[in-house]
Amino acid sequence: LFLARLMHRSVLTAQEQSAILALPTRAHIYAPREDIVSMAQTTKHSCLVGEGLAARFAETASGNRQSIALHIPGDMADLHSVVSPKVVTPLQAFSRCLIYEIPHPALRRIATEYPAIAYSFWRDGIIDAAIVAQSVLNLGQRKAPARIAHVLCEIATRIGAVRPKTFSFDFAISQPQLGEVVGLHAVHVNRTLRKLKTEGLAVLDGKKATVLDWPALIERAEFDPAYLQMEPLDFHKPLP
Amino acid sequence: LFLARLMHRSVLTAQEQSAILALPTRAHIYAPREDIVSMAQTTKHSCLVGEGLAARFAETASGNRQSIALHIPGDMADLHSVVSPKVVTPLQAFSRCLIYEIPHPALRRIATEYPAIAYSFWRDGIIDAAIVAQSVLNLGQRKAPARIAHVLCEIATRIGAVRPKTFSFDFAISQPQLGEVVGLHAVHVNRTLRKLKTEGLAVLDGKKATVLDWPALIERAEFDPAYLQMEPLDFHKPLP
DNA sequence: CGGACTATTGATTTGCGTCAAAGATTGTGG
DNA sequence: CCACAATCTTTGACGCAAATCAATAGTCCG
Repeated sequence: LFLARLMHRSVLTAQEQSAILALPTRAHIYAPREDIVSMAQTTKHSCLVGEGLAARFAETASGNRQSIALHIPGDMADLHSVVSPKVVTPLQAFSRCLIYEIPHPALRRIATEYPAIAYSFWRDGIIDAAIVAQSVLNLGQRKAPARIAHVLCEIATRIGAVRPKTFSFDFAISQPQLGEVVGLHAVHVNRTLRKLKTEGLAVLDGKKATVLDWPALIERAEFDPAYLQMEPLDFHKPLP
Repeated sequence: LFLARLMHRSVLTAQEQSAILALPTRAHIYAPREDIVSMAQTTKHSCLVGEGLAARFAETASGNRQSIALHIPGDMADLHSVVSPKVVTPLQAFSRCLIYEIPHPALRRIATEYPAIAYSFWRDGIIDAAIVAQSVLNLGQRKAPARIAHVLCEIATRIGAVRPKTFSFDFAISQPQLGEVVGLHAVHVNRTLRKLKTEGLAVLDGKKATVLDWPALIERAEFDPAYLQMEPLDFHKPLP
């Protein structure tokens, strides 16, 4: 699973691939709303999402929560903890989650041994950061309907569920949780979802999302998938 | 300059330090509002900010701009381009900027040769990403006064200008530009700055910021510098 | 079956956007 | 070195998007 994600983003040789497949893992199940990684601790492993929906969080002193990043199956939610083990954004399960823990020493070992793996880890973090950067744009400049539409477009694209016009995909998120993602209150999320439905764009039922008109939805969201950087980069070729 | 920034975040040996100091650089001056790195191109070098204030940007299809990250002298504004050369967020000069360009092949060479340098580059990008993550929280959950106060606190801390109560630091930013940073319109930025001034917290004159009451300002901003991760990490020690 | 969380809807308030217009600054070219 | 253009700062009036308060069903889980 992790290998597939990495190879979406970087080119790896057979030897490097088997080094990754040989990584030790420990499976864990988390209930909805349960913390996977808590604040203020120092981690010794990274978390690969196997099933479910997880999110990285931040909160203000007054207790308002904000989701920083959503993580779908295949995401290495905190690969960054290898080089930044002090937790500054906790990780929580949105729905029931299957998590594979991979110890830092093993990750450090293969990154030191194979430079291309080190680069692929680095690149993975950079692309995740580019996704977070887009949500700065989303929160800073878009109004509620476009904001929610953009999240739907991004998840649909990352999951690989996109079809020409109509399709569904797993998106187990409640309206209050979606509010934490888009920086809106639950009540307003509800009204905005109604609007998207009556406009014939998309529907969300708490378990899955249904896109009714993909071209219209991406237009409403002003969605351009370039920032997801879907083409793998090859670190074996020397640069000019 | 770059070395100092890296060593704020990671521990490097004398040999690694001299490898970084030996990197070739090319200096360049950019005028305010000039693009340093433009959209849709593929870069062959990274940009170290020598003097001035630079910002990474994103914009919506309708042309609204949003600053993703502010870069102060000493920042390697796009070290990430080494592993992600396709530009998805252009870099622009806010004030007159002195930029040192460092070619990617040279950076790749020392990262491949010295694993600790590769880790320090990776960590640098992760910490920059943590700063962006905080601005997601800032935009999503805070109102105008706290939002602007938080930006002031962050820059003061990153520059290292903090004093017990009152102090000034270079912050050459106009009100419309600050609006792009905090996701507010210039008119509202103006009113909010007035409010911060009458509350005796801080003043901004377009060239520099003056903090009038640091403890009160960090309280207003709910600022906690933990996410800046000011303690260097040592990648030479093996993990247990 | 009970408790907690979620979805939905209405009424009201408020923060921020928007429009407009007058000075103040800054930079540039003649 | 001055004059003009462009940008920035500041202020007022008004409108809208979203927060907030409140209350009722509905739904899931144990």
